[in-house]
Amino acid sequence: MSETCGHHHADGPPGAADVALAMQAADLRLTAEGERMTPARLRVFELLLAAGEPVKAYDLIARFGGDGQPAKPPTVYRALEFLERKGLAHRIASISAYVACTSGSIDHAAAFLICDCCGATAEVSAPVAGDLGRAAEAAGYVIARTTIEAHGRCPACQ
Amino acid sequence: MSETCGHHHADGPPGAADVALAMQAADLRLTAEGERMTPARLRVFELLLAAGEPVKAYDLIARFGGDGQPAKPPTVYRALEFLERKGLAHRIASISAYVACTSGSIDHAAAFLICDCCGATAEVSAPVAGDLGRAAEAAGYVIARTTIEAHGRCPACQ
DNA sequence: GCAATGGTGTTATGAGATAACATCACGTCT
DNA sequence: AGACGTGATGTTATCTCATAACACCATTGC
Repeated sequence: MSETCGHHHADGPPGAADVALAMQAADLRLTAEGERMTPARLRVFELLLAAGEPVKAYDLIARFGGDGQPAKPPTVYRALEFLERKGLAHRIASISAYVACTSGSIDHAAAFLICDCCGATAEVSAPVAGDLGRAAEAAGYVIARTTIEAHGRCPACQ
Repeated sequence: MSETCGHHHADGPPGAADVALAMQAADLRLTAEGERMTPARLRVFELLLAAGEPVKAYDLIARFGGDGQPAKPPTVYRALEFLERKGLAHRIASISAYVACTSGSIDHAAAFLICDCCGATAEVSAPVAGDLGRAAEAAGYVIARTTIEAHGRCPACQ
């Protein structure tokens, strides 16, 4: 996903310390909630965090076993489903990829700014309530979950 | 896609006259623009209009030949790409389906309200400019195209 | 005529995701 | 401890979605 262009990009993947910290925090939080942060789930979360950008499911599958041994698809898809359910990751439908959630808040609707040039993404707090909420209300829809994905160019790629 | 629930739904697919009218209008407009509204493109557009709801690509492929003869995938995908480029159809990424555009305006960012119960969708004018535009600006992104898909329950399914 | 461009037909394959079933780990009830 | 229910995993196979690559055809402009 990364570096399809030749530009310079400042924000690389986070360091190992950051990843370990986020993993530990998630582990503690979910365990406290009575959830089971199993090795497979933790591993997938780790891969997402380490990437620091959206990752394809089959890339996660390929990287899953550190030694080059891939996982079976259901292993990773199940972990992704769990992480998404718990607000630790998001699926970005328009590019069929997954990304670790960088917003601290649970129960938030996420919006993404996605660079079509280098694949960098920024997660922004969902600006849903405003216009879309009003449109939904006018149409009589009750909204449970919203996907907002804006494609364009990041600062470095313009 | 339709009728996964037992509810009553008022708005069925449009009548044949509506479909024919929309097809003719699109044909005239695109021809005037120097585009070629070929039989395959017109046929896919017709199928989308007649469905009146999002349709999976392989459903279009199956229905393409009226007699039950399916099309080859590229035939339909090419037509969809063209229709989308011309603003006559949209891809709904979160459910991997396609729908005829019901908004008259070209060059609009579309937003969808999608019923997870019966598959009905409403297209609403994109409320992008507000919060999301501001967030993008703050992050330094230049946005070219936005996907907004809100999932929930339509009035009939609540 | 004849090249250039864009559309179509066809074959094959790549990429994304899940169904179905067996097994295992853990908590809890008695 | 033993029996049970629940949720997680392992494994196989398959399904759905989408595109690459190449040959051929139609239209336009020189």
